[in-house]
Amino acid sequence: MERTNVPNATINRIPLYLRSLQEIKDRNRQIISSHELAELVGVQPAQLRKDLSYLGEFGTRGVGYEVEHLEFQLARRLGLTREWSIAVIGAGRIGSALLYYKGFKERNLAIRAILDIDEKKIGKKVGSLIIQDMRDLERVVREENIDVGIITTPAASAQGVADQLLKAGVKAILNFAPVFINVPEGVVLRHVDLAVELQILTFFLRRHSLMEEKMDEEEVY
Amino acid sequence: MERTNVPNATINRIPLYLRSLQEIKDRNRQIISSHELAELVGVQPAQLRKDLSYLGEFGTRGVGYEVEHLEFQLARRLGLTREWSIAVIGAGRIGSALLYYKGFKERNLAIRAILDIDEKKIGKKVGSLIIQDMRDLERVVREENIDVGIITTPAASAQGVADQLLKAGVKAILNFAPVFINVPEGVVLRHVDLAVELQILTFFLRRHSLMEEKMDEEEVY
DNA sequence: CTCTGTGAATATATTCACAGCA
DNA sequence: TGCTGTGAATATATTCACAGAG
Repeated sequence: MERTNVPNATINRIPLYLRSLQEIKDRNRQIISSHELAELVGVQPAQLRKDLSYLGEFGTRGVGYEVEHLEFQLARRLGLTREWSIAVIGAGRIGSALLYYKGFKERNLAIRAILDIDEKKIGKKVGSLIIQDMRDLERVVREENIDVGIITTPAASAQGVADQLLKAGVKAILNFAPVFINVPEGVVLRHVDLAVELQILTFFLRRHSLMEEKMDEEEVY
Repeated sequence: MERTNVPNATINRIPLYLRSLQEIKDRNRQIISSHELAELVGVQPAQLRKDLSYLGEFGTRGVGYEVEHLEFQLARRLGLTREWSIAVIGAGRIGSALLYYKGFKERNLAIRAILDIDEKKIGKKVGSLIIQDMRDLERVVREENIDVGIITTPAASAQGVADQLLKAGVKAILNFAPVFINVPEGVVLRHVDLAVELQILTFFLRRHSLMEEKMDEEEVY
């Protein structure tokens, strides 16, 4: 029943389903149909049902899905029924903002440490954490049982930081630095680049304004 | 030559190609092969060549791509040869962090305004901008010619803010609030959820640790 | 010869449409 | 009857493999 070949596209959507389910649960809703949940997430109902079918059978035909049950199942599949310890590398504005981000704690994602190389930052407090010296990374990873490293350094330092994280025993990396980093086979790695998202937006904006110009021209004839 | 049917997957990667090209240009590199650029971006060479082929013919057979020329062409296709004006809605930690983010200015993405509804924040300075009252949104959008709105409010406010942005004349929205928002046909919309990325990571982490447990069991027999 | 550009082949992902169960 | 679960059909995306330009 725990299938192994879950498509990538499905994995990317499970957190979205979970997010909506949590919201629905907070409104004391008991049962929800694929149609309604899909609407909240912004996908097609068939898409949602197929995605869920890769994980198991959670619904009741003719009825729908029990909100709390489905929520638990998805959380379990995402590994959120245990807590994960996270270290943020880079105590800049984005790194600091992540410390305060509520969406993490709610999902058993606990930021346990923040580190930097800048002497001026080391020792200062961010939220409830003290910024630690990057030279102490191995000790921090060991003591805090760090599972995941989040890199929020400048691009030039990112690959080096990733190497240090892996050497210290971290098994997964979320990279916010605007550069591609290489890791050995088996390490879990994802990239987030805030400027990239905006550029995809401007691609479509440009296309729109070109189309409008085109239409204006045609009106002349 | 300016083809219209660029696949979505390709559009998502163009900013990554551009990012690497800018880095390469800064190192005074003149020519680069598809193989080398692909390596920097983390894709297959054939993927890169096919992606570029949807936009035009930029290389020289037997030689490679002229870095500066390709960079300009990709920037143009992403609409980055003109400046875009951006307003950030929500002067929380993430909204503020975005104001200081260098990756935007470098790419002609200019944050021109930041707004909030919180009386305590309005009037305060963030970087070089003064936090404005959300009630003045229409005026701000008009005066600053805002093209893009970035939503960094709590989930509960996001849909309302999106509606106000569109009413004020904004044509594209980047939503950081952890909720799906609905917009009419033709509006450009993208979602970024920081917690979602971490959850995809923990999905794979869990899978890894399950596999290791499995292997341990097998060793017993 | 080298490296791009691209049809053709393959692999993934989405949507349809309906069988099957409550 | 109503809604899930899922094969089959369709649409997208990636990779292969080679023709073609310098």
